[in-house]
Amino acid sequence: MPELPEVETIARSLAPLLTGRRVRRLTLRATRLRKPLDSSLAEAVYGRRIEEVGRRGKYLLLHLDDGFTWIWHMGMSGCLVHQRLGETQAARKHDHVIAELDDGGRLVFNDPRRFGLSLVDRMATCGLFSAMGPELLDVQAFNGPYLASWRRRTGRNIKDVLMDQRVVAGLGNIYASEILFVCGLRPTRRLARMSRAACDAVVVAAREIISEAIEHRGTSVSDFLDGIGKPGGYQWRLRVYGRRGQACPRCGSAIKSVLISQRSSFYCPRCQK
DNA sequence: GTAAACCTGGCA
DNA sequence: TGCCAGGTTTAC
Repeated sequence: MPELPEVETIARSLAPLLTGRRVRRLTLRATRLRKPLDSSLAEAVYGRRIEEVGRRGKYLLLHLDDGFTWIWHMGMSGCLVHQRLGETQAARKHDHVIAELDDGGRLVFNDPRRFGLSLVDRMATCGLFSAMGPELLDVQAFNGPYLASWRRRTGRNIKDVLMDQRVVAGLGNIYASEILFVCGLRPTRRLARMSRAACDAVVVAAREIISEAIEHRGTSVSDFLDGIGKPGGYQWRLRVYGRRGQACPRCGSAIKSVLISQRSSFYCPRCQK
């Protein structure tokens, strides 16, 4: 579920509901997500006011009034949903973290696979972000020359490189496939063998696809929901992801898939060179 | 580099 | 029953 457009969608839907709210109580119903959850989390957020809702790469950020940030990662299957006073419901299976707010609303983290993450840290010193690459939509930082500069440093294929959070933050398996379709490059293509113009084309396609996906509020393949429990709409616009054997939207050839770094990558054998 | 690990659920 | 799934880390 949660690549950049999905996390951005969650952040935008939660911002008006969480900004200015204080955390009144925290309930942990699982002992560990990707890392152990302990009572220090409750101590860190108790009584704190949420000043701002943000995002960095695939991480959702709740900036608190003491300079710390409540950092969330959705893993593969996590959803962070706000329930208003009156629509609160009994805890469901896989509701792992429940925060009660000062207006009677609740913030509930549900994650069947428990690959998610919830912790409090300072952004400036948090190791999760120290090696993270630029934001994909930051034109000053993520551009053709920047991507081309990685050609010296890696002989990897372009699909791997795009999904490397140290190169650019926010891309995962769905959008990497979509971007490479739009710019006509095979996912197996080595970055080192790409021209400067090809690097430019990848960046342009990335901005286009990600902007479009944010406009459509992300992709719900099976279970993605935004901060108010509403699915995204971009799954209807996917060009190649998950469409093995179906017709390429451009030329009609059958979409193929290939395993790259243990992940399925989808491409059109005719349109992508 | 590549595989396996962490987890559950859905589908063939 | 086995395989696959939006991610990341850790171990050969």
